[in-house]
Amino acid sequence: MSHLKFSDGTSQEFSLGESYLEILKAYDKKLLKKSVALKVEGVATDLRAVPDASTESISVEPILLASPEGLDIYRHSTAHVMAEAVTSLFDGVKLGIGPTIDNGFYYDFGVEKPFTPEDLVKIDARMREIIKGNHKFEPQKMNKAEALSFFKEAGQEYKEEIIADIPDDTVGVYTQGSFTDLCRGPHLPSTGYIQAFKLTSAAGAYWRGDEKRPMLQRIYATAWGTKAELKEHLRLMEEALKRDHRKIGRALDLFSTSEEIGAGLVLWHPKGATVRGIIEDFWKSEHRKYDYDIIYTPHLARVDLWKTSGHWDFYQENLFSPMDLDGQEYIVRPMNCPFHIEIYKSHLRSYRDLPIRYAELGTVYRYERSGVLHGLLRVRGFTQDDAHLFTTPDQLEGEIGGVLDFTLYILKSFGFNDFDIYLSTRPDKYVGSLDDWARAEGALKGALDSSGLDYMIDPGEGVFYGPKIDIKIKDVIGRSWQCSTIQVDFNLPERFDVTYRNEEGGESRPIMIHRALMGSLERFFGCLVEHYAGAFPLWLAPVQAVILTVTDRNNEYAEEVRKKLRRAGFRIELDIRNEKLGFKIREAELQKVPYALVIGDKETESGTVAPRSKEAGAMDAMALDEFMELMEKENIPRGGELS
RNA sequence: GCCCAUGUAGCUCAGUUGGCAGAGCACUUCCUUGGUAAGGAAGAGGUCUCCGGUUCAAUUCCGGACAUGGGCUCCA
Repeated sequence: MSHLKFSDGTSQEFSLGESYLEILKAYDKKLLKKSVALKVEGVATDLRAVPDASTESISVEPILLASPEGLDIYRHSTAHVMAEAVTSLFDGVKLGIGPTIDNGFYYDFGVEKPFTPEDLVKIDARMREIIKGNHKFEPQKMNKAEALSFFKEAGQEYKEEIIADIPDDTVGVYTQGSFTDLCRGPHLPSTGYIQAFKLTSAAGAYWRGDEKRPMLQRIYATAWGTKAELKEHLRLMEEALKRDHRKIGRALDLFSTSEEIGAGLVLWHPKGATVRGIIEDFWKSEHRKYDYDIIYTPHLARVDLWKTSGHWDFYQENLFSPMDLDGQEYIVRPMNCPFHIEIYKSHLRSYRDLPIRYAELGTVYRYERSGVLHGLLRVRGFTQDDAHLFTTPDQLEGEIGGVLDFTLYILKSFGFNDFDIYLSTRPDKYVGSLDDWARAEGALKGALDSSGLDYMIDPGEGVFYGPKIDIKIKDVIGRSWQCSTIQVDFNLPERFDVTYRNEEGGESRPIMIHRALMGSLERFFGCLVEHYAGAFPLWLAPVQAVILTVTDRNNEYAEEVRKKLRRAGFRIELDIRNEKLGFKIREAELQKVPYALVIGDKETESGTVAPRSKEAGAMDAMALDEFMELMEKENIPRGGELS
């Protein structure tokens, strides 16, 4: 007799031909109910599979729906149901791929016509029928030749292509009802396991992500173990929608774009500009504290600069077209680096001068393809919080470490405390020697290792001139935003013949570090808006307090209060409109102003203010000085000093 | 750039099976002087994104452009 051994030490006997499903039913029905598949000797396996009865003891561990892996299997099975529904509703459907993604899954289909919203409704209904039918997912192995001819006969050319790329001799195939799909599995035992799903959208997607290949129609969907979880997920999606910086940007009058001006070019309205100004001031003062030199350089330069730098060759399609000036071609700049290099080169530099750190809020222009523009997150003109560090080889790793610390300090000041850090290594298309690449990657890795931070390696994702560290910030609702980047560059110093005089009196080549902490001010601002849902902390709020009068008898005193607060440097508005207090409060609340100061007869007589905090609601009346002290205390970045 | 959808008042959105267009909010004026999330009344406001075509007639149908949105691709 053979038996299954569970991780808690218990075991269950079974006889020849019994499937795991049947064995588990005898072992623990409740456990079976929560399981979607199981791990057999560490390998994810279908519950429908039959264990090898010639082995005496098999160690197994159920994969619970509640686990990430279990949910993944569950969603993947739902994708198969979707594929079946689509195949049964439309003629000549060619199946692409149907993977799971964060919070859901998609499936790509080659169909005659794109799906309409009505199609999605039909597909949804058919899926529910299939689930109701509780069809078994039957796993099966095919040898490759067999599989190839099977899918060829079915007219599934994309599947053929996938099979041809699989290195193994056999491939997995799953059948539910009359629908068969290529899949490594595992899957749910049957379609009836699926409790809650929703088709979310349809969009075109290139086969294998290659724009030269056919465009397939992708349906996005999500699936959850219970209806309650699905509902909660949809609620979160709506929450994210409410935080949309484009929506909030309009509602709070922060910025706009205009068709008259051109796509991807941002107009910063007074309130948005106020926040941006505060960010810039903070950025400048911190850079001075941490030994950067702040510089300014032109927005326009001769195109030769970009030919020398290599950007002309690598990014020509993303540069704005040259303009002819006095027989010379100029372009608006896509990068700031050559300018910083020219400043470096304006003197003969000694090793004693290094490291040199030049920082600039440098506005750049890049021609982004029309389909990629998105609010403030992807625009055609934006300001990088750029810096270039020129170091000796000995200083490189230490400087990278310093930049890393500085980056995290700045990000934390803005209320971001969760990060994902990636080290991106050499891409296929690159310049420079393999030796330099190895040194650069080594320096980045060394700095990361000694920082003690967790990071992941992103192979092949580096820039053409060097490897980089990317830091993605996580906002309050867990979304990731790519902002900071630190890049090592041996290439530009070479191309621009940048040198310094070394200790022996000879010439050496410095190494450059490019870095941006916030990335672009536009993107970072968009990200801040969504992070705070428009309710900026006091130090960033465009209006820190709004004074609300109860009747026009209070106007004079209110004006006095406003003046005092303004003179103390606070950003204050005064609302003396002929409206009721409730109306004014509602407005202050919707505008997300941190404090409303109510001033009625009582306050006017006693010379006080009655604050109302956006977070905590109405407070007791207090002397103006007391309120100013309270504001003063709260009016600081949240980061804390760097050592 | 590619696929799909959308474009009506400052904003959010109705509407017209082709016959000179509507609501709420905001705005202006008047009444109301009201103590912690919308007081009342009146008024003004639109070349229905733009350019062509079909038609007696186009905001509506057709074509194109532009913009926006969801994706794909891309992001130095």
